[in-house]
Amino acid sequence: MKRRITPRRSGSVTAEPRRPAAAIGKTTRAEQLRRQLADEILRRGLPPGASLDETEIATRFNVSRTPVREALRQLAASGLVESRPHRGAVVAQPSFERLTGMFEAMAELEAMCAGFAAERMSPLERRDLEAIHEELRMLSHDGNPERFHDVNERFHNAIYAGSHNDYIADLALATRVRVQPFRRAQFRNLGRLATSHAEHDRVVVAIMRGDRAGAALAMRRHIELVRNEYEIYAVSI
Amino acid sequence: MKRRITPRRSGSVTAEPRRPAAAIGKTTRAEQLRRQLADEILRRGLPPGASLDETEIATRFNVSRTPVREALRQLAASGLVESRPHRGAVVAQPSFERLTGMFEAMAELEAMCAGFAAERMSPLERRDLEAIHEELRMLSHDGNPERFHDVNERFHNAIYAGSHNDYIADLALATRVRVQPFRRAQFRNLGRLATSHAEHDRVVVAIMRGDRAGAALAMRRHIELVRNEYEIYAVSI
DNA sequence: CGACGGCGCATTGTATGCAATTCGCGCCAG
DNA sequence: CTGGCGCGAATTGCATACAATGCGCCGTCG
Repeated sequence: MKRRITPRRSGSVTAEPRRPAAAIGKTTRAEQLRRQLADEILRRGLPPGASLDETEIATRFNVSRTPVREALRQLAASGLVESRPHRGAVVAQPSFERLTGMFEAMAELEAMCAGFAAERMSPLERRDLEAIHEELRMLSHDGNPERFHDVNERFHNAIYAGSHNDYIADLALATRVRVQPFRRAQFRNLGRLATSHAEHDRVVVAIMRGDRAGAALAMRRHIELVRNEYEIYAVSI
Repeated sequence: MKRRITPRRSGSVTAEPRRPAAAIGKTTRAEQLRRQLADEILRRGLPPGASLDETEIATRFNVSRTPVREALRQLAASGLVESRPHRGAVVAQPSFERLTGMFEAMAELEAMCAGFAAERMSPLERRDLEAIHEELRMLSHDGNPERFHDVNERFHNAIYAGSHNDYIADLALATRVRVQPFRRAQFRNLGRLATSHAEHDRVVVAIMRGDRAGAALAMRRHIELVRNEYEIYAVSI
């Protein structure tokens, strides 16, 4: 298979000086590829099980196989991709049991963060959390699922940060990312938006009270409800 | 710097046919390197902060830079190594705050595993756990720190497995590995061995009773005591 | 005497060619 | 007709050459 269209190396007096826009990627090609591929996986442009041919990807992005390989290896290490020696890489497709385990882990990790946040959040952080929560309340009325989803992520991220434990926050975020391809778009209907907000409310109230156990419990229940939604989805595949 | 001593590629009628012993590594070179480097880091042959020069490592292991780079990237993804673009890689040297966070996370993750194990372990798994526990009891009397350390790892691994949640088990194990370079050899004195066994005993009793909260609590306390030992060590650096 | 800028060196990032392994496919034997 | 075996094509793994970036050193200027 031909490797590329424009020979970019020597000469190359094309309109494309060397890199299309030097400002686009301020890091290495491998890093850009990693982000791009991760993004496509999370947006389900690359569904679970899709094969990731090194040469094909290299051609598609107009780079050599080397940075593609690095990107794939890093994605494999982060769990979004599964790779077996000499047999190529595919978008990760965990078994049902493992996916269930990941949701359970997410529930526990988020509960852990919420519990720590209840004890450790600064007054400023608490105000910020309440602000995000209020924003979600309004969005749940307006019924803008797209924006709700974004602000919902900010809500959970604020709680991760409030745990004042970056390592646990990293674990929680990584787990959230890994299950992302398997969560269906949940915020289609206003009902789910309102329900989600009500669940959040219990979490926020507990955090504001400094009630560690209550915050953890409320968050665990919230995530477990999310998981239930997922199971319906999984069955309907 | 010269890349290698024997040009291995063409000709190479040396005593070393191609790979020293084909049976040694049944996987790729990058994977072998990853294991070898991880092992050296965990055994503190490569202490935190040590720089990992690609060319130097390639020369040392008599391979090209390509698999070295892959190994380093994977180690970076697993957290044992920190790497910045164009600036090389070093053995990870987390800040004191982050290390504290990692210990806290380990306590919570192990407690989580112990709690699930109390509810989910099969009768066979329980018997195996008790057997390991008994082995540790004898070793704590004999006072063989080396073997005690190995069996201690088997003890904790048995509890990870007993959680019946591979994902959480992976997180717990990964965290344990990442703090490994910062734990001092704790089992020098018999006192610590006996204390550790006593703490384990509470965990085992709770698990046998199916007491989830009790098992989690006992394990959390056990790990926190380990952490205290660490803090003394950290200060004494 | 100190600070700033340019230049050379060392090191990492990328491209490309070759080697090795895997898997499909056809062929032959039972 | 079926099952096993060997061969070839395709794909990944590794080596090497080249490019680009960051860093330190030195000289010059304020």
